[in-house]
Amino acid sequence: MVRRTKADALTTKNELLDAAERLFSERGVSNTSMMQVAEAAGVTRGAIYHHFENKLDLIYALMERVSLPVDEMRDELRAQLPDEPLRQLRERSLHVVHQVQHDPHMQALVNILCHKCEYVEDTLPIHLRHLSGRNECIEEFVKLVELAQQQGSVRTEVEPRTFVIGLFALVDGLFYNWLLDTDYFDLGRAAERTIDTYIAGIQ
Amino acid sequence: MVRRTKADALTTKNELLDAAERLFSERGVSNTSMMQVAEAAGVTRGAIYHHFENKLDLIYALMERVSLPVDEMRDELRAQLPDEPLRQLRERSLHVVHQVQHDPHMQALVNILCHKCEYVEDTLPIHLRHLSGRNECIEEFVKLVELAQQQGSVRTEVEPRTFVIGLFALVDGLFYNWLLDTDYFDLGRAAERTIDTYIAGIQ
DNA sequence: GACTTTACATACATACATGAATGTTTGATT
DNA sequence: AATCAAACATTCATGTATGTATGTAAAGTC
Repeated sequence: MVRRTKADALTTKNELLDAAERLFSERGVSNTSMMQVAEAAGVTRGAIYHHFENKLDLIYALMERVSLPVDEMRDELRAQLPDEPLRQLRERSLHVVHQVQHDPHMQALVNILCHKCEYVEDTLPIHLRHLSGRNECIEEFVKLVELAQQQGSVRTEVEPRTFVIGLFALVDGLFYNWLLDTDYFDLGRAAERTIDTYIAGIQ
Repeated sequence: MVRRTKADALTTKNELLDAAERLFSERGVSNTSMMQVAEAAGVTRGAIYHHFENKLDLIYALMERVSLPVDEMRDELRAQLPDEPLRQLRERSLHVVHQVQHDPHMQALVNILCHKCEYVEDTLPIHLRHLSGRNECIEEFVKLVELAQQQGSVRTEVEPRTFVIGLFALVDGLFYNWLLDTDYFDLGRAAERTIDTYIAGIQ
């Protein structure tokens, strides 16, 4: 194919990202070759290596694509409920759940990171990013729980950090199990009930 | 190498399993070749293909190896606490956690299934087994919660199935996150606190 | 002691996947 | 109008994985 305009190139890049997202999510990262991605996007491998350095860079770009809207929504909710820490915890958790359930890009990415990508040395940069994002959010949630403790709505013997780790585990575990078989239970409903149950346990 | 006795052959087979378990857990399944497994066990690829059909069969054998002791302990606890359903739930959950934390084989296997193995069509038999084991256990736990409800120790508006799905998600999520970085928190301690918190939420 | 089978080792055929190198066509620039 | 560089396509060299077929020497079996 011939040279296209800048806008066309961006389209090609996005089609490559879409194809990669779909194939990775359907057939696994290491089980999908660059050629299959190229074919699915209607181009050759040359196009991929023009836009991305290698497979890792491609995954990285997939993460970039969804992290932006997620960050926006986080900031919004953070500003919206500054003086109701437990409710902010609940709403922010449920909002991520809602996104995973209803936004195809988000769902595919979580699926890839969770079930379609081996956590090995090659993918270290990917997972370091995953971890640092998690830890950062955990620290923030810990402060919310501490605030709730000061307000008297959480028992003092509760360790905020341990509680938050459990909340993250609960949400991640719901994703993990739901993505294994999305028909087995309703994610949104289960998340609402179980998160409320968990939070009720410290009040 | 020359022909060995039957006992030697069994030793070879176990060394192959150990090598596979270690390499898969360290470097990922699809990133580890049969030759690397053979080398680590001090034999050639021929030895592997003599004992196992292919890589999948090898993983399957790894699962067999740990599932036996796990099943035994499950039966034991089930018989031990028949009339304290919530405590049985708690003890059985914590016991699996304890095993993952302290039994190297169990830990390696959960790590492999959780982070070192892509959930794709090729590995379907593996994951079907994973799922059926999970679902079976969930059904059993649901009955325990229903029993607890009849005993009056659980609020009637709680849906047993949803509650159990949350409990599983919590435990799986703890495994998932702990295995990402075993230094970030103490698994046993976190499991005890968070499971108790979650159970407290329905009482 | 002859025969069969086991437990591997060796060798080979096939199939991909990767990355780089190079070629080609046309937008964009001046 | 000429030139440059972007946006790909094409080709090739190389490495690596898999499965199978075949070889072989000792263990079992009688």
